[in-house]
Amino acid sequence: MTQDMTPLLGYRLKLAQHALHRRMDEALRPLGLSPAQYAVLAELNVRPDQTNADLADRAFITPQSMQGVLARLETQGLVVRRQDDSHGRRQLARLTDAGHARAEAANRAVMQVETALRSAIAPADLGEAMQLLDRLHRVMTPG
Amino acid sequence: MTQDMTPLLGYRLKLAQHALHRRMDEALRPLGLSPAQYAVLAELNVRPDQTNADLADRAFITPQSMQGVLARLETQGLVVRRQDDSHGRRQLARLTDAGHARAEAANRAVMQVETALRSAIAPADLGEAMQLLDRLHRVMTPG
DNA sequence: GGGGTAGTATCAGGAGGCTGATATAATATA
DNA sequence: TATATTATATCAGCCTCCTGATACTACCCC
Repeated sequence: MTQDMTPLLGYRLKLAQHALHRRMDEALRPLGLSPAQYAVLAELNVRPDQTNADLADRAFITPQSMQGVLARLETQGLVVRRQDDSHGRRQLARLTDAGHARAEAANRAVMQVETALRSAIAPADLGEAMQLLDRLHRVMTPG
Repeated sequence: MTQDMTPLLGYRLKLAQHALHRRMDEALRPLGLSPAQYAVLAELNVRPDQTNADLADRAFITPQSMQGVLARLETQGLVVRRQDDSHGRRQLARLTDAGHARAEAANRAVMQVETALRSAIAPADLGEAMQLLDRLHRVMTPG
């Protein structure tokens, strides 16, 4: 006989993140962005001129996955990629003006979700909660 | 100008769950199961004879998504669906013998991941951590 | 200089999530 | 009874992620 999974810590972590993802989806849909697309826009907004491989590393996904995300953002005119002069194969991605504007709007929407999320935690406990999540992340990360 | 996202609570939650998902993937791959497939097997192991809609509700995904997962499990011979006699449209899913065995093996693999995850938390703080995740889940869930 | 190694981009195929739309069975209601 | 609503399954199409494979570039070292 097998137990119910509700007492599992991993199950709760999954549930909480799943609900957050849904909220992010809803917040970003009016802007025509997926959570993955938003992550790339926000990253390029802070650090322009990154390669596909750079972005994949920062987002913790494979270059192949990032390829698809970046290609769609390029099609939508939010991102441009140009050859790196000092490097034949590299292509540096950066935001267009439209991409910059979209990123700013998305950031505002996402901050509202963040605020809602934090409402579950007493301000004095916020640092502790972040440390807990960091520890969970670290203990699940190899190397 | 936009801030870096590292101070965001939501970002940390995403990272921790992402790392857990990778670990689950690795733990289940030798058994030929995805996390989604495992979830269905574990659920049917505890509560047999559920409809596609039942399973979708419990997994917090759409019936359309569950449809694909269930179809693949059926193809692999781990699950069977039969008509509900007292109901023309319903189909009740349950594990085959092979499915039951696979579910038990997967449970053992997943428990090892759960143990590793808990190693990030002092035993006395486990309850508190679970309550935190529950609160995060609740505050992100509409209704 | 030439050759191996590493980094980068990209194609192909599959899994799992979503929305939208459709078909049918069961149930509620006018 | 007849109609409307609800529940269920399923088809189609899209996005994001994965693995595996391929091709080309840059760099290091002999």
